[in-house]
Amino acid sequence: VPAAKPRATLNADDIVETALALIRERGVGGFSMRQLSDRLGASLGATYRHLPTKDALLELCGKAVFDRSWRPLQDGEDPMEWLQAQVMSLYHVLGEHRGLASYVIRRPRVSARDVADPVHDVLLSAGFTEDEAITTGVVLTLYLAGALLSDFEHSVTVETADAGALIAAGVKFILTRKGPGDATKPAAPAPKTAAPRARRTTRR
Amino acid sequence: VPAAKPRATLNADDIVETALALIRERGVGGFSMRQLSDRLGASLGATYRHLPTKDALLELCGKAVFDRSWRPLQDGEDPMEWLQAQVMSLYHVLGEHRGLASYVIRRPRVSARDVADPVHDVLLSAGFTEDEAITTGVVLTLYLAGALLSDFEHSVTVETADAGALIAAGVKFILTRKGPGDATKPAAPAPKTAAPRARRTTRR
DNA sequence: ACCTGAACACCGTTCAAGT
DNA sequence: ACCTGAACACCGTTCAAGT
Repeated sequence: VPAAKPRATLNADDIVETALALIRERGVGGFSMRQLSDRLGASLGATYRHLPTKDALLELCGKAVFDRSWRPLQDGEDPMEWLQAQVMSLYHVLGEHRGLASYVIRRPRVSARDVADPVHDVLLSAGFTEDEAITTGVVLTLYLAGALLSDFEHSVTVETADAGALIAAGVKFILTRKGPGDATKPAAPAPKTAAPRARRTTRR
Repeated sequence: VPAAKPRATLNADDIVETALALIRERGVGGFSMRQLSDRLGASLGATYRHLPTKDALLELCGKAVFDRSWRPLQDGEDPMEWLQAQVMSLYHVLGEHRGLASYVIRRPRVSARDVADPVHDVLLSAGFTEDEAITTGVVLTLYLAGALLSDFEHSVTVETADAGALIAAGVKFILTRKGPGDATKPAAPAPKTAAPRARRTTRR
């Protein structure tokens, strides 16, 4: 085991954390590398020694926020309730970091597969057919992306109402394709645990 | 009638049109006021005499693209088919102007009411309850926003498949809350023409 | 009346020069 | 080995000075 570095003056994790604080205050739109360096008490060049570009830094920030929000399905947990909770958690935590959503969505650091695969499995385990699960996944993903990227939370139209409640209602709408007493198609017997991950995770 | 100006050297409409051409080529991300002025054969200062800010120009561009896409419901036209066609038209035309969607969505120049009111009326005329129409409208709007703002069209995940077909399937999914032979709730008799606009258009 | 072109205050990024 | 601080090539925006 190599000896742990004693008191690193500046490291990527600290930079990400300080960047997230600034983003919480002013959003990504009002975030600059100079301002960040000032806050870190370092020069611009020193900051750049730890990160290749601003874009890469914002991806790291997005990844950190995502990891803080994402919680895997636990044994015995209701899959659909888990899914709803995940979506709402992402909505809230990314809403607190305005402008950061675009650095999470469709960025390689948070692979679409990391999210899409578990979601797909959960939908299958809830009795959706393969096609239904695909369409529902696309709709759910783009719906959440739209809520985050259009800054729905701060929309003039919604200001008076509770934006979070409206979003949650939409999620429920998307996930409830049929009434609870649906009998037109016998649902696959839903196991207590999620179905095994049948689909390949092609990209890390 | 005031005499028409003979050959105005530079006007806002021409600027918008040239800007749209540049956006089609490089997207909003690679669009600058200097580049635009070069293309117009004018100086930077001359361009700014016709427009207050770059942001205002991009809103005008968004409005122009929206107006080119949006077609009101015609008498005798199937409302749900009209709605699907409108969504897909917006998806395609805004997809050709990468990055412009954020200057249409939630910008005062294209009022949410201009879109949300007709959509709401159409859903009511198709037999949706008030609550169903509201939720469906929100989901549809944010779904489209997500598709446009996340640049779904150029997503790595979707590259191989037909993105447009996937989007269309999602729209259908959202608009088809129940199977065609639904009988759990007697739908309001759908008139051939759209319902009269019962809701106030508060903002122009 | 309209336009030019330089200037201002910012960016992200790089890199010789210092310690 | 690490950092500084100036520089480079861009931005959006403004405005005296020209015609």
